[in-house]
Amino acid sequence: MKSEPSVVGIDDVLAMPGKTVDWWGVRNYQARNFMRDQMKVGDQVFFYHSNCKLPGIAGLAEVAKLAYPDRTQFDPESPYFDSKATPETPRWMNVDVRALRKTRLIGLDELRAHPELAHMRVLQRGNRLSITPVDPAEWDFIVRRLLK
DNA sequence: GCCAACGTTGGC
DNA sequence: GCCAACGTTGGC
Repeated sequence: MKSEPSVVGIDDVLAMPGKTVDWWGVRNYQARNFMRDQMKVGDQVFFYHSNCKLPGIAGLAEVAKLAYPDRTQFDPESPYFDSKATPETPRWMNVDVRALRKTRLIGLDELRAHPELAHMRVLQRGNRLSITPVDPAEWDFIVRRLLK
């Protein structure tokens, strides 16, 4: 799951109550559907820093709550306000994410350097999704080989 | 700040 | 339902 550290970084989440944040602001249907349809409490998550000087994996996290309506879609003051969304018919959903720990930063260049990760969705050319599934083999490789 | 890649919008 | 125009993402 990508987040811009200038908005919410891994350190910010670790400092939040319960080390947990609602993953507000996703406005892409595919990314929303991953949260709404596939993510379960306890699912493991790479916390990825994007749109920053050193993009890459910055922490480990887990899903703390099943998807529910994103609060920012109802807030006229928010840039994420959606005039077509109502509490009865919400359009955008998010899960809660609990940060587990900070990791060393595994940069994009490092991730790309490993053939074992060549098919990672987040590394594919032109990928713009802020949330992508991670193959269990890819997860294991990163946690066991790169984080030891 | 550039721009490739891709998503969304809206006229037809 | 097509698709041109436009908007957004995000690495560089």
